[in-house]
Amino acid sequence: MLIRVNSNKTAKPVPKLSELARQNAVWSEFKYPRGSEIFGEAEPADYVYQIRRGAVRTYKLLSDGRRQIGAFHLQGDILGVENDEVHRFTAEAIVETTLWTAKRRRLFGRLAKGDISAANHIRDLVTITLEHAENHLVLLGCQNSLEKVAAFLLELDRRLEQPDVMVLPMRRCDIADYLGTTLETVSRALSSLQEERILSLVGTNHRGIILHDRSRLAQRATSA
Amino acid sequence: MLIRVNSNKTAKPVPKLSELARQNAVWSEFKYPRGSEIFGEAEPADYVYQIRRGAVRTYKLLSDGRRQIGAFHLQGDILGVENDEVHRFTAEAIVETTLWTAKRRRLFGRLAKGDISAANHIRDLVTITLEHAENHLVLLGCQNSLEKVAAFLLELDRRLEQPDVMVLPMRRCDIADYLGTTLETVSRALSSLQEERILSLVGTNHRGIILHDRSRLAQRATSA
DNA sequence: CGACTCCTTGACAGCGTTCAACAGTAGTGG
DNA sequence: CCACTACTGTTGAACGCTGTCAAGGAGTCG
Repeated sequence: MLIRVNSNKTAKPVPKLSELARQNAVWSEFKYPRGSEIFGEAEPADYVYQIRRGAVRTYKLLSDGRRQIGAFHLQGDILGVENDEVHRFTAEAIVETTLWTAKRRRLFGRLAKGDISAANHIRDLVTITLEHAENHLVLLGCQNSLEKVAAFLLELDRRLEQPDVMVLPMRRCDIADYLGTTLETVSRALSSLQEERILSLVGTNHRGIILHDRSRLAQRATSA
Repeated sequence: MLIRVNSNKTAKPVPKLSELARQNAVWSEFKYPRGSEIFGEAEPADYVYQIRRGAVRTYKLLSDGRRQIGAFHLQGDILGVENDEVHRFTAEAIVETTLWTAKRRRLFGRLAKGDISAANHIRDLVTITLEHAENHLVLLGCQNSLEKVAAFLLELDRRLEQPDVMVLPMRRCDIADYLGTTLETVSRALSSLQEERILSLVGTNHRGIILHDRSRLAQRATSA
């Protein structure tokens, strides 16, 4: 039995625009095909981006191909707000993605002019990124594979806010590189959680996930 | 053969005071004994600290005792600069540590008054913390145990700037919780590197480390 | 001297990786 | 319409890295 899942057609309109987006009306829209690079690590950070539709992964690569995904960015998220002049991650569209872009200088120019509220707002954005990275450290350093997958699902459940079926935009491989494990281990953990009736995998490539018991899933996410 | 290592007596005077420290003359000095808590996770962030002497670990704890050390803070480092009202980590003195403290409100009050340079400086501090955390993610998610230990040694070598003997203030257990592994694995990796003549372990508890070949150590730190 | 802390080392088990085979789906072109 | 290919995910089996448990050594301190 397969339940057909439409990818994102029923998603709600782009959530609350951030302060940053509101303050600057001059955003241009661009469309990135699946797998295309939005910006590269160590490239000049000339633009700031907001996701209108789609999903983005940001990652660092080691010379031998190992990859650590630092974050997934979903509809409404801002990315590319670097304090430095260059990006510290590579950003790629996971699925076909529509972005709004704005000149970074236009934002940071306001700082030079002494716009304190813009400065505070950018600091807040950096802080949110930092908090996420700090929690990610605990995940990578302290959790076993089942806990990692459970925590990942809870994070995405919270962020996607789709009550019925959560549709993952990313592949197992992306999840694995986010969690510091392998795609096989992710697949096994998901099968195991399905075995326990905590969730159901549905749709093409099992990208759809129905959470039956969030509280039991939360138990799996810490101190298994 | 044992070489006696004096712990920190020959350390250079506290390095370049940060902008933050210079701007605010009203710092009070406090001494924390080994193992004592400086501030706790989720406690109000009322003070900002600079390390005059000693070393500090900042970490998060899981309910079952698992610990992830986010960073080690050495002489001259600033810590406790939170954007939020509370600390997101617990901070403990690794050895007897002397700190200078300043009221956080005194710093952040300047932001409220529109002090753009103070705002920028705090944003820079947060950004540095973020960069460290991002590199830490790669370490935890992509590296094997030998690479982790090698990378850790290189980081401390760079920060301690003691050309001859690097004296670790922390225990093997602390290193393990920083690297997401166990103290036994850390010990084995160090022994292995000593076996390869890349370094020598010296002094009480083998806290002293002489790096014989930094370039070979650097090779071990990536793509082993 | 004895208790304690910290580190090292060995033996062993287990979790997770690696390698491989297979299944389901989408896309393409004859 | 169907064959063929490409892509993604699942599952099994074997291996190996690392965690766990245990013992012992070295140094410190009262």
